[in-house]
Amino acid sequence: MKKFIVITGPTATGKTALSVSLAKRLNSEVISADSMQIYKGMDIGTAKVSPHEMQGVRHHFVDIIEPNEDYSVAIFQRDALKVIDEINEDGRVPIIAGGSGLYVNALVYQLEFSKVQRNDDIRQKYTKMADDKSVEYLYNELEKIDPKYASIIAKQDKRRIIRRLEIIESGADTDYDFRRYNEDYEIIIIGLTMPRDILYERVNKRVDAMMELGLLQEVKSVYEKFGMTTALKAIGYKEMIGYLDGEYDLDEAVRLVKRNTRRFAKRQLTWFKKDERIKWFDVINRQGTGDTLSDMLDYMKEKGFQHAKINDYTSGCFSESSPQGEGRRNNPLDERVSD
RNA sequence: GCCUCGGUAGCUCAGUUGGUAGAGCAAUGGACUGAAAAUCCAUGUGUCGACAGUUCGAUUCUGUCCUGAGGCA
Repeated sequence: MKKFIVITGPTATGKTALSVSLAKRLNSEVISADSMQIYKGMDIGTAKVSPHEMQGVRHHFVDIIEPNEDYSVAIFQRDALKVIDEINEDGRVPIIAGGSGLYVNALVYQLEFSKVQRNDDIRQKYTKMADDKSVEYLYNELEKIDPKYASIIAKQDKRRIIRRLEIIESGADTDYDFRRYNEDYEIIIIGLTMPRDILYERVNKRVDAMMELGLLQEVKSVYEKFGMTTALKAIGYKEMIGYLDGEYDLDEAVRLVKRNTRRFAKRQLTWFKKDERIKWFDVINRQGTGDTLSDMLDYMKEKGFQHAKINDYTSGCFSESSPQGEGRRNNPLDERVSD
């Protein structure tokens, strides 16, 4: 049966490092499920996996488009499933790594996106209508033609109201599919987490580190090259742009980046919390004596994932024949903080 | 040692002529089907420094103590 492994969780919990270690062990590849790391030139602010961090492991869906190009979760879903299948055909198990809830869910759930592509003319029309009149006005319009859908979204949810009107205007089928698990694949989902206060502290420190690495300069050059784009609404970018536009000083911009990243991490937690398939690993308060990687390998074994392709190049590490608990080592990558 | 002003939510503070309290920021819970790091919805979380007194009732008045800042010796 086709299969894949997912490593997800909130930002700054070490998904990147862990996914690379696991990929090396399984002699496999990483499929990034991150809606922002797809953009070229947005490296610092997205905590993008660097070529050095990749350690020779092939990464898909990183640096695939320019910040002014359109992309969507539906495209990601289509393409990522294709890559998963290709790696599976090799007899290997791909590793999905990322914290974009909808992107991850597009793979682990049977999300059937409508066939209607984005249509900027329609979006602009309704956006203008919302600005001229009100979001509530748009909502009322939607309610008249699609009361069922209107009842399940909020009156102020501009994004979804416009999307729905877009679908309706395109004349597509508006049946709302029930969500169900993706059962075409055998899936293991690993969630990385840690106590909230430590997570927030890490987020704050990471933003400071990004500033030292030149986040402002990065934002500036992307902004100057492309102007305001969807990509630049990412956390770390929109706040710096506010500073560049003179809305507030740099300290305030940094404060906002930290706050918004914290809120984002909380939203990610909310997003993943309800999926009962996720096996959570607290990367700070380790339950067992082993490191996260060996515990994950144990868990995979428990779930019946074969380890035929494991690269056992690190002496003393996990192998098929060693009893549990033996041969564990401290993996320095566990301490790394990036996605 | 004396004097003055403070001690109320995680932080900065407001307030109650005595009926157990509210703003900003921060935070918390949730939604999510082709922009998703987006877009939304909901929520005050509190021994009012401690102890005693007056009172039907004290965070509020009185006393003592603890504690912070400043001033005078």
